[in-house]
Amino acid sequence: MTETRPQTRIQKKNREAILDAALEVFSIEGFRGATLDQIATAAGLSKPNLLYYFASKEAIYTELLSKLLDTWLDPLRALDPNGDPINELIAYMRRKFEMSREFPRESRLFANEIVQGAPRIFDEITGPLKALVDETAALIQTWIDANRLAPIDPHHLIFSIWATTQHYADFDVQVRGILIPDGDSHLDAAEAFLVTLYTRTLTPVAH
Amino acid sequence: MTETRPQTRIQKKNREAILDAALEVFSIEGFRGATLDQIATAAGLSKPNLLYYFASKEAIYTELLSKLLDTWLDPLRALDPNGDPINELIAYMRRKFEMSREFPRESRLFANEIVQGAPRIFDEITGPLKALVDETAALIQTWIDANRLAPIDPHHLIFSIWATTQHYADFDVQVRGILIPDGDSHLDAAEAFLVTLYTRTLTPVAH
DNA sequence: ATGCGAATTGACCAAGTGGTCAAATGCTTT
DNA sequence: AAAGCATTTGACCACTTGGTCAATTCGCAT
Repeated sequence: MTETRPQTRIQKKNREAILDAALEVFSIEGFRGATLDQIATAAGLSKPNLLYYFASKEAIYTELLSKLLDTWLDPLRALDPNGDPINELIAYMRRKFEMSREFPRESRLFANEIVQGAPRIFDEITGPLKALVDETAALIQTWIDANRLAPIDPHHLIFSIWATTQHYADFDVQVRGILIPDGDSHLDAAEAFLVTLYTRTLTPVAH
Repeated sequence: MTETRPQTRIQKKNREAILDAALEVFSIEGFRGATLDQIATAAGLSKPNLLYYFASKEAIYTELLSKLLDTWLDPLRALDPNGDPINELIAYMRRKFEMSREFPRESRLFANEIVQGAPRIFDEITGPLKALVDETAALIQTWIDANRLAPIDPHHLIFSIWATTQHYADFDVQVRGILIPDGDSHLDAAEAFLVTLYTRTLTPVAH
């Protein structure tokens, strides 16, 4: 199904440059707001040359999205059913936070897509994403039933981890506009806050 | 500075219809993605007629944004310094959640604007919004200092309340794609989850 | 009913957009 | 060095888009 032809060195380099430039532009402008000229310029190519490597604007976008979704789910897959529940969930939150920190453009690309109704990724949400989330929620529920976590709704717990961590990528401008931080120092405080938030929420009380 | 001419009945009706239609379209498509034709059609007017009431696409958008920001900050302003700290913060969270529930289009409009770098609202963020947030954070800190709240970073607490509540409006498609809820029933569960989350986080422990 | 400003619109325009294509240039292999 | 494929691009096209404008229609006060 994929390219049978082996990619040349130039092809590899240019396709990578295009995808990186497209990520930059799409993550800020959204699909409709981005233009091929912007992407081509950012990639250091002419527009027809860009279209020599990708069939259409849509093709670039969907390739970006599908490549990203997989990476995005990795932290969830890394949950260890045999680990300590609180450690595992805090570690998951940390990994998500780390991704928002390392890959804010990717986070914003998804945010744009979802806010605008997920027209090109809805099937992935109701399919693999839902399956993985449901599975993880079930695991969390077993931990709760075993009194190893304070009782809480597992699905909404997962949503809240997404919301709080991605906030620092997606709403970066707002956060910086309010905190006026020096560099990225505020992100360390944010992570400490989130560790406290979830530790207090998840730690069961003896009774 | 505002219109000196008294608005006619027709003007009032049409301006309202336009702003409502524009909210619908902008909140889904973002500024660049929305077209005047879409807005005009949604408002039941022709494009030239729409431009008879507003000078430009930009004018519609900025009027929407500035009107909305004020409403958006009301819940924060309603915090009572003399109330019970935990009750006040939970009540604030509930009001924010209520707004996400009642006005998801408004929430998504802001989300679009912020994710895309807040090009047309940045001054409002570093100005009035920052001032109000800083003031509220200081109030929360006094509550913490008085041992009436468990110690926590006030700014990041506010951010987390924004993130978790707005998530249900901004990422509605994703939430529904995973939960496949019957109507809006899941939002009651979400609110209960959030009450638990913040009660556990904010309740001070005796020691 | 009629006059007059308010409201509406069809036709139009310039700029921007995604995409095409034939021709030119570059790179490798023999 | 020459063939042959990969790469690049200037010119172009059809369509969309924000916005204009003159002409028309509407609604209301007299």
